[in-house]
Amino acid sequence: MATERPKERYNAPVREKHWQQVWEERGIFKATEASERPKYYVLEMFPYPSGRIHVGHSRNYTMGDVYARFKRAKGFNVLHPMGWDAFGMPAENAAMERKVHPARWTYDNIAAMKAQLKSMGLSLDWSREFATCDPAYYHHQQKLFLDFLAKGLAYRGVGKVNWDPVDQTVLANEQVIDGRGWRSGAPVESREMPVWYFRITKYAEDLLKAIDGLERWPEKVRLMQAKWIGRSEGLLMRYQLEGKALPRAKKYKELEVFTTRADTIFGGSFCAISPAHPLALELAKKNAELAAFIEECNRIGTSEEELARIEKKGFDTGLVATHPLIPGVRLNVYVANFVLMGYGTGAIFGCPAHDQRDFEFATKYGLPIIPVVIPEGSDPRTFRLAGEAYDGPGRIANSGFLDGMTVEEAKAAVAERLEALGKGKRKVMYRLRDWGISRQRYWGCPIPVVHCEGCGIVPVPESELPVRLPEDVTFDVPGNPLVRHPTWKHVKCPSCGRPATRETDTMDTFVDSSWYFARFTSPHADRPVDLTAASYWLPVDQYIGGVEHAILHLLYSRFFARAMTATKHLKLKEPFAGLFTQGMVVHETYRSQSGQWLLPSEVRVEGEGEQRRAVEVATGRPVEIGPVEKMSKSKKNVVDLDDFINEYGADTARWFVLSDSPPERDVIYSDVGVQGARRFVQRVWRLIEEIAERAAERGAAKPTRFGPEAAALRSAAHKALAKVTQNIEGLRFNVAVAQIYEFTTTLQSAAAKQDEGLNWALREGAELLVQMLGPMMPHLGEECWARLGYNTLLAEQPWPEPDPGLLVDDTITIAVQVNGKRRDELTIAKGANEAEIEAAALKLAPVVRALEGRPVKKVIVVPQRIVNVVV
RNA sequence: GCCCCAGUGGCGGAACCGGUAGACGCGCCAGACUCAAAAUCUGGUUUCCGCAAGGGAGUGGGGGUUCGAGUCCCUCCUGGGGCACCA
Repeated sequence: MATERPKERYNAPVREKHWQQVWEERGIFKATEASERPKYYVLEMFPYPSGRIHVGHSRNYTMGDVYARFKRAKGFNVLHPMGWDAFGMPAENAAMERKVHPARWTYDNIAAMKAQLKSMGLSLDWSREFATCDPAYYHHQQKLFLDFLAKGLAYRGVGKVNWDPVDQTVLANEQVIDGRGWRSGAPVESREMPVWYFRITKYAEDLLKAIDGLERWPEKVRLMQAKWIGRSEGLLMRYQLEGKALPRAKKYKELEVFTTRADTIFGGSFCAISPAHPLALELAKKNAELAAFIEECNRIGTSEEELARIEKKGFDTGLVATHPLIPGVRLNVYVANFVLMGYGTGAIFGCPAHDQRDFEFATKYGLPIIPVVIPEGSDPRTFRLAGEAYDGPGRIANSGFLDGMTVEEAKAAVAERLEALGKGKRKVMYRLRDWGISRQRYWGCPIPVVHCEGCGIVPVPESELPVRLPEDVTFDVPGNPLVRHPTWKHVKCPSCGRPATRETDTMDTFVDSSWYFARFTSPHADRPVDLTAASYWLPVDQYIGGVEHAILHLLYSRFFARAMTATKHLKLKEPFAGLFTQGMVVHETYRSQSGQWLLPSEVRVEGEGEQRRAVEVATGRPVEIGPVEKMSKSKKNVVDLDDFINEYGADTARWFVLSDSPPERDVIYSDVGVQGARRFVQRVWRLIEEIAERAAERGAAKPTRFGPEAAALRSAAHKALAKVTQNIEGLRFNVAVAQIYEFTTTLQSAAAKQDEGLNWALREGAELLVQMLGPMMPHLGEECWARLGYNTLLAEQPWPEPDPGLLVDDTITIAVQVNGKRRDELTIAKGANEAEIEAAALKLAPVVRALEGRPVKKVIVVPQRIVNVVV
């Protein structure tokens, strides 16, 4: 049955392959430093090769690609690379589950995903591709590690670490979420063990201060980082300790506490130390009761609910602390469950009147509660706390020499006095901890050191780098295969030559991603980065990725920029000048009766609203429709990119993920939305064909005069161009899409008129339309560009400039209000003065009607904007 | 608990610096083409009163500033995100 088609439909899947091949053959996306143009580095957070790309992933790359293509057309020398964040747990999990080597699994995935990315038509420089699991990459990472080690930026320390019992590895603080491992979700245990750290706290102040300069970062991310670094100014002060139980050692003679509220020092009524405080541990050796108390504290988990619920509890050590400023005042010293060892000194003085935790503690143990900060307007003699601590501003009272001061004045006065006495010191504290990078896993970058009984920790000589991962490993038992490998870890000490062992910890995969952006600038260099290339390309001008990396990856990369600068690999402060955090593609989830997640393609949805039902295609059984969530492999609510592209083409996918939702917000995947995008692709193609046929001659002489319709069309085209340009520049892709739609409709209605006089303007409009949508739908763009008679590539065309003369109209339409309510509009010459506008406005019939004969009090005329008649 | 962000038609969302709210898309309704369907095209679509002309209401609720508020201020509600015994 032959169906007559009115016109050849645009066959996207076929044509797209063609254009991808042309781009590749001509190598137009290769970037070099040898260019007269200003550089521009566009980067999307590189993917973990987990298997296949779904439509959810594609949004990030599409946005980056639109921007890269746009900037290229705008005359920049654009670097737009791609690579693979290839080390990590899933590869080992696959090895355990499927008996496939992590390297094999990883490289297979990379091959598949690379093909998928290519089918999206991304303008990537593939010559710079690398995978972080390649020795050619981690070789240089080991070199960086050694340089950091030499500089004291890396060190090995014994510390309490977060141990993930499921993944059998240490986690960084940043990777513990609500007391659970960020990957496994298992409750994290606290363990004491030697691990490797990067000294990120060295840059705490700088990392915080420099946030101010990150003007093209989302405010939200800057705030999150600042909070994470968590700076607080306070005072370290020392109390003398006394008591029968006091251990003999000199270090226990004094108790050092940290406070940010030195102004409340006279309100102190007890001291408390953490159950993990060295003094507490020492005392516990001779005090079984205390030991039991400490053990009880340790048993309490770290999950948020537990923390919120637990009661403030203390154990009186029998020791007393003498007040450094007030002779005769002696404070009992408790071990208290709410004092954290990880912050400050692990010891506090408690001021119940002005700290809620101390208040609860004092109430429970009957300790004095002495208000020393009195809110402005209250009388110190009669002021009573309202059943809770007061932490607001006020004047100091009951505090000797501090009386009458403000909180800030008192803080300064106490600090000064204690510093003069040598019993205190102003101190800035940070919440930020050093970054623990040791992972007890196989599939990561080996830490290039050797442990020697005689020499201690010995760096592997550079000439012996890279320290390669052994390939013959098994995953049949839990734990780190490197530890049980028969030969790999046994080496000679590089220093003394005697038998020694290799470090079997590997680096956190966040190390790999902390400098890949720099490696892209010189991916084949024989050192971590070529300083000339890096200095040319860095910083990344526009970085695009998910907001879930707001802290971890982005903070670590900022640290690396500093550490690599300190070790002379870079000259850079901030790695990412502009950051954009894009929203996800979300899709509803489906679950079969047996509780299995189902792919959208396995489900048929019928009906609408309340009647909406889903059934499993294969069995016809009903399916439960679950909440709309981020597309993820685990819940199977994904649409495979290959399937999508084979059906609709890459441009439809690209257009869809850019449409409707603002880029920073999530977009809901829907078949109807996709249909809309698909329809638009065809509509543009039909329109361009029609115009191309009609105004066949390209480069026909521009008429000296245009009729009113042609002039209006040209004005609309140039206005659309100006707006689309601005909105792409500002990453407001959804708005740019809307404006392209709008102009397409305008162009289409003009084309419908059989008016020869429009031909030149139609052709101009068609060309501009094609250029405007080129960054978003590059294949369709090329196809149309060719159809319009060009044998050049659209991807190599400069971005068109709107004609400024066509952006302003001779007449303008402004609203006319009466008492702020719109009554009519007025079209008037652009140059009309206020008096003319006022006069014209007052003559309008709806205005006269609304005035109801009342006298006009005032007329506000904002030229080119509005007229408001006030009665 | 604290700190951010958001709340606009049936839906996704637009609206520069306070100046015609609802661009654009989806959906829906009507029409054209068709034997019919699909595709495509045209028109309509915040809501209420009205045949219409026209008018009233309207950007989560309440209050305020202003000639004028989706936009600024106060307050409350709802949703999302971040942090959380940080001394």
